[in-house]
Parts: sequence; structure tokens; C-alpha cells
Amino acid sequence: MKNSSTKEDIIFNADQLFYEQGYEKTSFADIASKVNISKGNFYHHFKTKDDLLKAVIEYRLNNTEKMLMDWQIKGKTPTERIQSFIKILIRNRKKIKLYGCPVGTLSSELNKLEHSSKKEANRLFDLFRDWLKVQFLELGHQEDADRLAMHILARSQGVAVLANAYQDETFVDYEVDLLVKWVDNLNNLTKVKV
Amino acid sequence: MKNSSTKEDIIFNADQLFYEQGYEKTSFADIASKVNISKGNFYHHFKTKDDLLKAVIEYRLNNTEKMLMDWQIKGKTPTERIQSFIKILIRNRKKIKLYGCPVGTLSSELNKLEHSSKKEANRLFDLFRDWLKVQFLELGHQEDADRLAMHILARSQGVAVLANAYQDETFVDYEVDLLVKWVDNLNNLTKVKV
DNA sequence: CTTGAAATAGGACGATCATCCTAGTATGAT
DNA sequence: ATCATACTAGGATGATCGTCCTATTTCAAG
Repeated sequence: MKNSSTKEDIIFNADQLFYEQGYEKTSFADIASKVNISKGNFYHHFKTKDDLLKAVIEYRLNNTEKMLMDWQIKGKTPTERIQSFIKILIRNRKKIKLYGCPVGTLSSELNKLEHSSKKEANRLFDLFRDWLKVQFLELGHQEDADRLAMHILARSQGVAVLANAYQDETFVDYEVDLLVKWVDNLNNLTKVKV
Repeated sequence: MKNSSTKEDIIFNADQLFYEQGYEKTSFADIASKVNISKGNFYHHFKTKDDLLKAVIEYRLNNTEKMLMDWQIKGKTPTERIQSFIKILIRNRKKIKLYGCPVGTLSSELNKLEHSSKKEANRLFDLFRDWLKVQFLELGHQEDADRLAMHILARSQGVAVLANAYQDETFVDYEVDLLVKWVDNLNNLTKVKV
């Protein structure tokens, strides 16, 4: 076990291709040519294509966890942290325009395929959902925390779908503004109540 | 040209299968077995699979236009009509839970495939967008009409994506309530302003 | 230096798929 | 009744794909 970077290379490139082309459309030949390895080399690292998908999902889960922890540290208030989430839409604007949301599109595809890794892929949604829920709990929304988390998730997914469909980036900016205002308003209402 | 129902049967069943399984995953064998015709019979009615897709999209466009005209007639006020739109989420709850939104998921898939019929599929979005825009114009939102239409579209798409991911129907009800209130609020604000 | 396991390469295999081809059947117009 | 055309059937074809198999190379441990 000397050069483990081949396996990592495969995962890294498969991650990109799955996002850009979708899981099913991406063939082993596609990945092999991008990683510059032989097709046969694949099956030394991954038994099946499903195995590779699982590894890619795990890779995404790890990256997402790191990102959420980063936001948790850098954001001073729950409101600031929630806005970190909302603003991925801005930061990833161009990729979202081209390929949609990586979480949402993978979930949709695996659902139509009735793929066995559907549940694993949904854990990506769970990470965001649970993290957002924590923020809303801290803001004092005991009962509504999960619903508010789902609301923000849904709004973000909708923006991604339409930005992708219409290849429109400015639309993203406008909707992000609305979402930020929604969060601010929610926060102000809470302060008044308390 | 006696029995044109075969062609219609193909379109009808392909429409369903494309929705349930996605375009690419649906094979001619799938459709043939569902329509109960031979594989060879296909190519008498449709030259290629892409041709069939175009026919299915046109079929959906026609159905959508009829539905919108129906809403236009039955809804007495623009607000009522907008609510007709929002409530498809409720009416198609179970299918959305299982397969997502037929418009959004097709758009996403064709985008990843870089399929030539991508634009035609997006005309489905346009139908809703333009129709909603008209309603908002009638409500007096001259400048914001298109943005408001896009906002509602995005919210609906987001609900569909998450309802599908989490196989959750009650979530749909909750978000539809929010959307209906949003429209009511928008209407009240307008009345106050005028 | 030897050796055994890991890594890599590339061809073979079987399944699936969209598409094409050929042949038979039904039917409507003349 | 004839004939051209529409319709239907089902096998052939070539490409692609995931997977498997075998052979070769690399390399670290003894």
C-alpha cells in the first residue's frame, strides 16, 4: 500500500463527473480516461460501480461535515451561520447554473433509478438539515426548528433547479437576498417576542 | 392510417415511464412491454428515441396548456388562479413524493445529458412562468411580475425535490400553506398600497 | 537479492440498448 | 378484386457498458 493517491484520484474525479454528467451517464471509461489509468486497474480499487458511488458519497459527506464545522466556528451568531449556508448559492453560482445542486440532483437521480445507495445520498441532506435545525434551536425556535430548516433547504433546492433550467445567475442573487431577509425578519420577530 | 391509438399509446406510456424512471433509464423494451407491441413496430411511429422524447414533451406541453386555460377560466381572481397552481403540489402529492416534479426532474436530467431537447423541455417551465406572470400583472405588480412568478416556481420545485428525497407528504402540506399565505400577504399589501 | 503481495494494464465476456432490416399482415382506395 | 400503403413482428447488428480474467510490473519486507 504505497501509492494510495490513485484511489483518491478516482474518487475525486468520479465525484466531479457524477456531478456534471450524473451517475448513470458516467462510465468507467469516462473516469479512466480522466484519471489516466486503465479500466482494469479500477476493479482493484472498487469492486463495482456501486462501490465507487458509495465512496464518492462518503467523500462528499466528509467534505460537507468539514464545511459545516467550519461555518460553526467562523459564524459568531446562529443568524450569521445560517447565512453562510444560504450563500453557498452565491459562491457556487456558476456550477449550480451549469449542473444544479450536487445534493439535490444526485438524490433525484438515485430516486428514479431506485438505487440502493439512495439512503446514503440522502444523508447529505440530513447533514444540512440537522445543522440548520441546531441554528434555529439556538435562535429559540424550539418547535419549529426542523420545519424552518426544511424550509430553507427547499428554497435553496428550488433556486438551484431553476438557475440550472434557465442558466440564470442573476436569479440566484435575487432569491438569496429574499432568503437572507427572511432569516433577518425571523430573527427580529423572535427578539420582539422575547 | 386507421388505428392511430398505437402511437398515442406509445406516447402515453412513455410519458409515464419517463416520469417514473427518467428518460435515459427507460428503454424501448420497457415501453414495448407496457404498450404490448413489438420492438420493431416502434420505428414505424418514431424514428429515434429522441423523436419519441420530443413527442412526449409536446404531449406534456399540450396538457399543461389545457390545464392552465382551465385554471384561467375557473379562477375568478388572479389570487385564486395562483392558488390553483400552488395546489397542484397537494393534488399530485403522492406522485411528487415518489418521482419528484415531472417538469423539474426532466429538466435536470436533460441538462446533465446535454440533450438536444433541453430547450423544448424548458418550455414547460415557460408555460407556467408566463401564466403566473400574467396573474401577477393583473394584481398590479408591473415590474416584479416575472420575479414573483419565478419565486413561486422555485418554491414549488424546492418542495418537490425535498418531498421526493424524504418521501414526505406532510412536508408538502406545510410548505403549501406557507406559499398560500405568502400570496395572500402579497395581495393585501398591494391593496393597502393602492 | 529474493519473494510475495499490491498495483496496473488491457483484452475477453455477456448483457443491454438503440437502431436497422426483412418479411408478413391488414386495410382503404380504385 | 387489386394494389399500394400503412402497420406489425421479430430477428440481426454494432456499439457501449459493467464486470471479469490473466499477465506483467512495482515495491517493500525479509
